[in-house]
Amino acid sequence: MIKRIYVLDVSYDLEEGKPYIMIWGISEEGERVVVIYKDFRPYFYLIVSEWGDNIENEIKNYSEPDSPIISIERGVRKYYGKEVKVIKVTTVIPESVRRYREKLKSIKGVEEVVEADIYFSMRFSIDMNVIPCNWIEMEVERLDKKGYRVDNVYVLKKVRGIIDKNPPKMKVLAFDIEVYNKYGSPDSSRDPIIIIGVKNDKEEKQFVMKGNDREIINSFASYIRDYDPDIIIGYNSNGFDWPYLLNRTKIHGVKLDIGRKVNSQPNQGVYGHFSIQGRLNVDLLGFAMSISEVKVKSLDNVADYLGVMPREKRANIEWNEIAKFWEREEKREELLKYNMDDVRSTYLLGEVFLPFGLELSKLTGLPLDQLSQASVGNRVEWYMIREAFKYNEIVPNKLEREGEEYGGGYVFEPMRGIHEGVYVIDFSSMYPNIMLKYNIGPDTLVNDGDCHRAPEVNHCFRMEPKGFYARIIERLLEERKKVKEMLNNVNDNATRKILEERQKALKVMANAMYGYMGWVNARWYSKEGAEAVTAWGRKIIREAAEIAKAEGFIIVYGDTDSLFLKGKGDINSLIAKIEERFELEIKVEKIYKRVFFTKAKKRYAGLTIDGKIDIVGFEAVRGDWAEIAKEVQERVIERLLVEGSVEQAIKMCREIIRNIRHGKYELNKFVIWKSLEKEINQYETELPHVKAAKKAMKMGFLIKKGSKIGFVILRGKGKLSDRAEPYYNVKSISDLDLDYYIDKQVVPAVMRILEYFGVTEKQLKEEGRQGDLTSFFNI
DNA sequence: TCCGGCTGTTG
DNA sequence: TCTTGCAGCCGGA
Repeated sequence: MIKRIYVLDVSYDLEEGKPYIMIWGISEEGERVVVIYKDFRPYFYLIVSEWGDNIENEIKNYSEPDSPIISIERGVRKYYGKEVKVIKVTTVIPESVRRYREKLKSIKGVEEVVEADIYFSMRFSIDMNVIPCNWIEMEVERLDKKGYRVDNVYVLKKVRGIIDKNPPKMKVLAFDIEVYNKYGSPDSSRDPIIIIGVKNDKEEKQFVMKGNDREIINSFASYIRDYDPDIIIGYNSNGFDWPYLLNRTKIHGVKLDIGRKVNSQPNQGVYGHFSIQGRLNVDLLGFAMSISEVKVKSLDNVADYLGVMPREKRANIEWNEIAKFWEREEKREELLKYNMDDVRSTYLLGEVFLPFGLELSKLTGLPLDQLSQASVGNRVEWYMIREAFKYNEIVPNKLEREGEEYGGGYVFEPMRGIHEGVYVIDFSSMYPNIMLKYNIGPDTLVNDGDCHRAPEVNHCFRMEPKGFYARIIERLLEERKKVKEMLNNVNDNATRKILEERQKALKVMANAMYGYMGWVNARWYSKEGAEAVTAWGRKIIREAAEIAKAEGFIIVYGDTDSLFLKGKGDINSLIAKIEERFELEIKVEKIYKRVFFTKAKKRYAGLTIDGKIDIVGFEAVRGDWAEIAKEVQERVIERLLVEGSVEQAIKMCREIIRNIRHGKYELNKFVIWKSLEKEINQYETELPHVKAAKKAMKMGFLIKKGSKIGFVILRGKGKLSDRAEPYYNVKSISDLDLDYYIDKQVVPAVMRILEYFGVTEKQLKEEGRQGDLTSFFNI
């Protein structure tokens, strides 16, 4: 029979020493199904200088009885665009491929072993065009359901192709666990799980520990089996909840049997994600990581930022107080609400992130559970691997390379002071368009001849035919254009939302191509390519600036692909000239009513004609300054841009400094957040956040590379770093070094702006009278 | 006082 | 574990 299946995930298992593929999905009729395919086998290629019986015989000699080599075929494929002779070697057990790679590489005449590191289920998905988050029409036959928790089990006879259709309604389950942590960081071999909260489209529910946690873990597992979610979402669940749950089940000698395959446990995969057979286990933290506006990516911060759970509406408990709330009868209610608020936040964040995730999964071909955890580089790479298959291009191996530095974008010297009426114009997707226009890539790099020659660095790229990157980028840009056209003609809201997320995914992918090319670990790495892209970028932006000057504009500032212009010229005619000159699209990004620059590059603040205030680069938008300093700087900027009043700004600063001295602000306004970019013992100097981290570790907190350290500076003598203390150790602001906060945080942040108006530090700090100020400004 | 380490930011 | 350019703080010499 013919079935249309929306594919959730593709996995495999072994049966009697042979692999079989499981395609997990939802049918058009809404059944949850698994489609089995037993005839796919792992393979890889040898690139050879010449075909020959001797090589083939030698390959046969290496055949292992447990996983024999079952076929050897000659073929021709492309390697960096050039045709090469290959031998395709097929075996039985996916894990044996790695061993064969090592052995066969030594055969004389074999230049390289390639595509031996493509995961088996991905290999199937690519070769058979069974791509996750797509509807696939297939011919199937029904099988016995034994061993699977699904409505139907089928065996795959034939894949007929992809059907363009909106995703089905999926069952989503959000969960969050709380654990006992009286002794600092929780230890899963000691501290039990005290609460497990869940939420789906029907209900909210909590499992609360009585006695030990064995019972609630079992209840949670059975709840999952009963509700039968397609997608399970958590927040940092791959980093915390799943490993914790699994360790607890191990201790109790029970299984976390929650997959759609009977007797399967969550299993840790390549990117550290936990895969659950037949379901997509998605950790939303992976999507939250791309929100650069939120510095500390905690669930409450992200949920507050995205408006799904405002901070003032939720129960707020510091994580080191959980045990206290648990132990006190009268406080436990509050802890339960805290847990449920986390679960609700997770569920609602799912509504924000999942539609985008589904589109990105559909584009890259990575199942959503892997995608949520995979880095940008890996997402790009899987997309490229898929494209390579279509073009018969061999996927290059991953190589250990030394990173080589190269030059980046051009930054103009800013014109100091306040400017009125400034246009910001910028090239749309400059780097991908340069890559496309000049056909840049490792496969198009040539020594000379008829070619595009990059300025400064002089690398040459052949004109024709189009290289791998150019073809990919062209496809991404064209596809996005198509989606945008569709958006103009579609009224249905559900479809519009899907198309909106799709064009976002296409844009994200196109914009990541240049960074990927310059990434040393990329399979399609090209230092020359990346270097040429930025060199062309520099030339283009500088020439565009010259054109602007000739048209009567003054260059106030510019960075990489943007120019800040003021003057009497005609902006539309300028844009037309630049577009004609470079054949690249340029647009007015925004218009500033007022914009302010210091002498520093990459730092400015502006008031747009829509009344919006932009702050770029300054302390106010950095995560490693105390909130109090950021707040004052932001307000000073606002006063200056909106009211144009330096006096008002100074008055406000004085008042705030006075209030700090009088202890009128909450402790959290003084916390400084910095992350540990290295393991703690790798540091050469004892920086404040490193010292604070060490103190926290001594208290039993789990701190490692990547942790965000929140600390305050205490009053007292000695080095700053000796007085840096984890914020949760400090109870009162009377313990803080308020002079540090005034002299080293608030005043410098404010002076960064005000010194350009002749204000001195002394004037800010002295409790002066209004009269002094006025006279000062009259000078 | 200067330099290098360090972090977070920029397009 | 997608890129480079840049500002500015801190510790240590």
